[in-house]
Amino acid sequence: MLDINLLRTDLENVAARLASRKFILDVSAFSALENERKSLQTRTQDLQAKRNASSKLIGQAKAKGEDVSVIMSDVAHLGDELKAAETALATLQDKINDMLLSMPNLPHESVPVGKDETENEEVLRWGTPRVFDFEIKDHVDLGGPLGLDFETGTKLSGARFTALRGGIARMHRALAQFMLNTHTLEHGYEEVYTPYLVNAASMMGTGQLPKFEEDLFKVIRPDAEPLYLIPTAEVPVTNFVRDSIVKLEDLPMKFTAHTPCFRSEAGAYGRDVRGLIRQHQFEKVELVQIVHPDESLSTLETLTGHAEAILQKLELPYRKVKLCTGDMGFGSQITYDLEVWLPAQNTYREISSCSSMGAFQARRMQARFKNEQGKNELVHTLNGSGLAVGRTLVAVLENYQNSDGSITIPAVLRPYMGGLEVLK
RNA sequence: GGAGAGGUGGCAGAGUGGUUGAAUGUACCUGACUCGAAAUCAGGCGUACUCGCGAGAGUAUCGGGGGUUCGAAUCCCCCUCUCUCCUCCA
Repeated sequence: MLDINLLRTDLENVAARLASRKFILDVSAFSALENERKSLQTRTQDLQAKRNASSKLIGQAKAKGEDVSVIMSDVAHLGDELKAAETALATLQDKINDMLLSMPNLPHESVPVGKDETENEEVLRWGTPRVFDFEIKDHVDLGGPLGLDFETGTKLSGARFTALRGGIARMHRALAQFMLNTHTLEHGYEEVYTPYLVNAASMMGTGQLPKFEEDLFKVIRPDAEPLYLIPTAEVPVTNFVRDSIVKLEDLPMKFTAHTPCFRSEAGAYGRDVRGLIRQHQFEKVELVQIVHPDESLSTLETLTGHAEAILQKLELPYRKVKLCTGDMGFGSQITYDLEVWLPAQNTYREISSCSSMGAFQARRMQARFKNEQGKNELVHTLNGSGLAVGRTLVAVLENYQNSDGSITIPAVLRPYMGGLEVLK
């Protein structure tokens, strides 16, 4: 969430910057609440001060064995007034807090202003899309004979669920292992294993709640607080540092995790209904870094590079896109999307999204570090997919297909598949 | 699942209703002493927020929430986490 002090001191400017990402901040409503809060808080604190002083006097008088009935009656009427003021103040502060929690992050000044994905900025293209001398198939047609089983997935769970069998299941696993090994062994990330069900506080910390509950799968329990299935490992991994103060020398913290991700995809009806592109459940290898505020911009470049390395090793053509203000995610300050070439769609499709969240999540999580002056300061958080495993599988199938419907296994993947060279 | 014990400042650890934001130790910072250091002595040392140009003043905070009271770290209720024992289990 945003720094409330920034809103207090520079409200108009904040509103203007939020407008660039299609969030309309009700400036007058916010100022009205703030003004009300100010006077109410002052009054409440005055009453509390009065009560504390009187209570102290009572204590002193009692110690000396004096009569306290006069002071007692003096302070008695204060009680109701104080209670009312405290309740009103708490309600008001909740209101302001709710408003704050539903505001997206401010885009960094380097982010291009734009309304939607058509105004994103292409940063680079890597690799050359392969030219096929036969009629190509998409991953659904290619995958079917190899064990990509949509019917069974649907039978077990419903639309947007998929089962994998045989060689393709193995390749799916190989991809995840390859990614994880690359990030831990070559890029210096610590591998973490996390719960896949998290509480509301964690979802609040990374920004999925309170605003996007409909995108989540929620597990209701009769005698306990509900839990939520993680939509990305970003949630549990980033929350490692929630409510904690880490040491300066422990920064940066670099975590990678391979987890399933669960998304209800509310509001995506009719989009990408065919194939593996948009599922309720998919696997992803995630990169998360907790860094010193001075390092977040440069870290975004290196972290994105770590995700790119996977595509490069797999020799999959891709492009890197800097999202414009109108297309960025809720908590992001700057986002690069990596889009892989899908020959059957004749286009680049998102396979990774790497973002710097600045202090946005850290403030929600109260994740801090002791800075050089020994003061507690909010950390900065970053995350990126490195990569979405299902979509990588799609890309491999389509880009490595042969005329007979078999798939040449990318060289870097073969050690993970017992040396196998072709999937058929 | 059952029984018990316990969560206090960076750490350790007092404190069971009244000048307690919290003894003491330790760590840390500043100063004195010293050529310098150690030791010693003196002072300081959490966080968030409010008001104020400022000096400063005030409020909240002893796992979290609620309650009793003029007053709660201390009493009551709920939750949560940790530890020990039993049970169960992969």
